[in-house]
Amino acid sequence: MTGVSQATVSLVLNGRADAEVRIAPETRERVLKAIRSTGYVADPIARRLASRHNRILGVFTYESVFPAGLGDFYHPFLVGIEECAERIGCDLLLLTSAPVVDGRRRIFHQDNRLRLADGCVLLGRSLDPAELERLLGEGLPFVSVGRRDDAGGPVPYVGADYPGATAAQVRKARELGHERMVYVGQGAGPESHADRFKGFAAEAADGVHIREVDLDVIIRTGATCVFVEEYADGVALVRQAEDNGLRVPEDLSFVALGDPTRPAVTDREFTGYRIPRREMGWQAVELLSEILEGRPKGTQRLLPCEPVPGVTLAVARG
Amino acid sequence: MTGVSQATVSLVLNGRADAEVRIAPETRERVLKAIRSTGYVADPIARRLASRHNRILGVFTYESVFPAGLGDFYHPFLVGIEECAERIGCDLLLLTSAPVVDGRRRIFHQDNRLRLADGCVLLGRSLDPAELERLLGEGLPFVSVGRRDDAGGPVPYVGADYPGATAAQVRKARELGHERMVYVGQGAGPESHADRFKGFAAEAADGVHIREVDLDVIIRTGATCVFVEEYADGVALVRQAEDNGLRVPEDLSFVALGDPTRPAVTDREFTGYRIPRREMGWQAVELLSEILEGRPKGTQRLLPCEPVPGVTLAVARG
DNA sequence: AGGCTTTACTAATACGCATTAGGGAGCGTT
DNA sequence: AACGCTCCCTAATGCGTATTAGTAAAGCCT
Repeated sequence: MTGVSQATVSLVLNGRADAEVRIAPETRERVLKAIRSTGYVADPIARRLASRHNRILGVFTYESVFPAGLGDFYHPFLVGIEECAERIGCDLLLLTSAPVVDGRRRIFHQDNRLRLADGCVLLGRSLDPAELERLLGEGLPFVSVGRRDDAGGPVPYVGADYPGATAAQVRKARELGHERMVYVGQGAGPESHADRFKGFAAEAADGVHIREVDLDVIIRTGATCVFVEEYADGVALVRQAEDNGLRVPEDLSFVALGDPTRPAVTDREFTGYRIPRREMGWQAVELLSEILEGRPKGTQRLLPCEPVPGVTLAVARG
Repeated sequence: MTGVSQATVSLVLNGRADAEVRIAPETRERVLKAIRSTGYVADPIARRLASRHNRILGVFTYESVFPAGLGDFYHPFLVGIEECAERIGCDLLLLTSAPVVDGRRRIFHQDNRLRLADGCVLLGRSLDPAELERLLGEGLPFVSVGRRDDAGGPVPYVGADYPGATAAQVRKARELGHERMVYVGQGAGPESHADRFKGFAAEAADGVHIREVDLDVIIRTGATCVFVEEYADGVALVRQAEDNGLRVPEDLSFVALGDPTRPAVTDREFTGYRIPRREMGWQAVELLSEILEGRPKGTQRLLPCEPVPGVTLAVARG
């Protein structure tokens, strides 16, 4: 149309006006006009093949992205991810095609399309260390939402400061006179669980750790304050306690360590803290973007959790 | 590693064993072993560049995909979309980078990446006819979630049968003795609004159409049953009515034509119908997939809405 | 006029795969 | 021995872009 070469169009299209390359303003205008009139858009595939990046960020979740049974626990993360992606002009590729093997999705499989994206964001309670290690090994840029242990090297992440937030709750309970405290939950396995327990153990040296969600066991410890790893477990325990004639929080206090990951029906707001999910999603994308541009300001970030006063923690009974 | 050519690897990788091409079983095994041991995966970008499809479906929404203010109206659509995509082994590309111009996102812009996907699903209350026309013109495979008017040609869609569902509600009201009925809402603009009104007008020939959400105007018509286009408007009107001493539904009945698109706080379930959002999302992807394979079974589908009995429609007052 | 520099562009190539025409090797047949 | 045929496999090419070496043209200087 304009009598110039494909190379020239490419140069104009990408606004290359470096010292190395120059295009006469008149030519540039002519090409731009043709581009505008035809609505020509460079093929993103070919562009990526040639230049190694395409402003697409992969989003890999170990569960469904749009969860049904998870009570939308992941939703706020995705809101943050989308907002930041939109802000920096990136599209999101949801890796929904990853097949489920042994009850969990696999990043690496026969036909994975991870490499289609410039980098990717990983979401899920627990990420397979072997897959993380391979990601690191292949040098594929990625950021985990949620802290992860090293996997043959430091894993870039944006996590929540569970230890700090949990410890703060323990301190608060102690200030209210609680002396005997119980941690109910795994306290291990996924980093988010381990971190909660770490915070608890650090602040409540004599605290008790119970793995089963069992009111009798809890009561037998003589504890006056219960820290539940899972919100939903707290809801169940409170119901049990009240069925047994205990008043909450007068007789027994409860602290929920984070937001519900399973749907939990209750009209009572638990004392505890809120995970900055949206912010985590946002910053994960931001960090990924920095990594892609080669100058990340620290590849591991912990964000503070916002305390929730709630109504399930009171002065310890005399 | 195996001493064979790149072409052979490609053939083995893609399981090409047609009559045209043959690979000795022994060679095939050798290559497969190398593939397995290295975890080699074909570059999806190059693959797409060469073969013209990559099992990626674009998802374009005129609003944010993960909505904040929309009360999650779109969420169920996305659940369906994701489920079907996962089922057929496709990844989803969320076109979040589309810039907002004049208050709405634009499909076509400087750097759009639509063509990266094999096809795409369009979501939003109203799609720009000009953009639809261009999509049709460029022959880019797509499916709209929600019925759309022709735009220089028939638009492939999976929509909700608003006319049928609305007409059914009108009939139900008439059976309960209602004679004077009012439709509150635009009744025009987006197809979903026009279709609701179409169903209303078809069944209630003498029905009144009011555009403002104004209780006084409604009462002045002498109507005993109000059909609200927007759930949230219904909620507001019911509150007003009760503040004015009217009982709902004894004195005034309400029917909500579909689910809330704006957040609406009420403990009362409105009589009306439910939009099969998840199913629409699912079938949109299914239809898109059929189109891509070249044998769609009809490119325009209307799905029935499920009636909701609710508590806001009663026998007309004597 | 000849040589040097700057300007403005193009030819050629790489990116990693899928595709296909075609070729070499081995074997049977005449 | 010459020919034909079947099997396997490879060389070559194209996909649409970004990049870079290189070149023609024009201008400048001596």
